[in-house]
Amino acid sequence: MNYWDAATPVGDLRLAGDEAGLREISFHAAALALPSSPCWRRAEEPFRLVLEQLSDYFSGARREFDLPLAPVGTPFQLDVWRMLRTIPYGETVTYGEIAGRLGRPRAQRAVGAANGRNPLPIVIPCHRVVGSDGSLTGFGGGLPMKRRLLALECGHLPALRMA
Amino acid sequence: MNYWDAATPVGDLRLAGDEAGLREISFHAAALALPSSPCWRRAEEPFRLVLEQLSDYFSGARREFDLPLAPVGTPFQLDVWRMLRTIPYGETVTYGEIAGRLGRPRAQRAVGAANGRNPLPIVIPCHRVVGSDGSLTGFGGGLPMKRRLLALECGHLPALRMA
DNA sequence: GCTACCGAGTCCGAAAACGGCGATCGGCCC
DNA sequence: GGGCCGATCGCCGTTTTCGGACTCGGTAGC
Repeated sequence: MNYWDAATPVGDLRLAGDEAGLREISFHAAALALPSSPCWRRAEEPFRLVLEQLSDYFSGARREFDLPLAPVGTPFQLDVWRMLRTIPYGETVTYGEIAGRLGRPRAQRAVGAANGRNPLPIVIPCHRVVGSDGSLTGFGGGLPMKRRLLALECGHLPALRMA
Repeated sequence: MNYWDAATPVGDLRLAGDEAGLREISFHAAALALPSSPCWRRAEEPFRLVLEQLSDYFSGARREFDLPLAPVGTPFQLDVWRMLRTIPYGETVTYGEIAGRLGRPRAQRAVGAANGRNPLPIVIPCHRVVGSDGSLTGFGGGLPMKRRLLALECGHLPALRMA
């Protein structure tokens, strides 16, 4: 498994992945313990494409990611995450609606839980999901971050630039 | 049989042995009754090498012990203890795995029992054995001591110094 | 010898707890 | 009455917790 910490407009992100694709994006990389396991290798090269697309995304030039992804999760979680990727840039959907589209109209809460386990925030746009009343109910990187990402996508924010 | 009580970062240890080698290491030496038998002789000299290597171990400078050992036990126990000595510094293994390596895959509990009878804690690293879920289930010197030894070996603890 | 018990264990299934929800209901205040 | 807010309850997949059953040397009595 390779990993790389990158400075971005939304703080230090830790990227992790292998040949199969991107496996994890974590906020506040600096605060994370360095992977001690010998099978983790620090390397930038494998993430060139990711870094490039993230940079474009933050600058407002990119609206969709085109990357090999390899998140691990339960079948249900994978379903949810796949569904999340179909939410268009700049739009929001409710937890209940995602549940409905999955054919489990009453599984809103389960969708929320799966959202909370999303290993690839930003790329899998879990930030585009809101409560039935439009409220921002939660986000792994913190609610302010969720607001920021949504503002960026609505154009209510000047383009962000990566270092 | 010679013995000697020594102050160490993990409390007073009582060492015991003879020409054949080290036979016993006990925690909380101060709380132990003094050997009354006339054939026990208090002496520091025979343990010079042991004390030196223990000191180095606690300071983090030594990762393996090279000493004549002479623990007494049943054949099975000797097998287990011998196996324990092959666990590398800083790593942990489950009881079940030790059992497997001994060719008795289902004797995990017996391994636990043998572990509990280890007469040479620290030198025979029974503290590197944990439950199948990674839990610290027991240790002659107390669980906090087990945690401490593991922390020392993981470098999560500043080096300890002997008086 | 033989048996009966005791552990620094482990797997497995059931039950309960836990969320990034959503709809409803009862107060409370204009 | 109308509108807002907190409390309550049903829902659902996941995770954690808890017991029971199974296992295997060592040890203490007989």
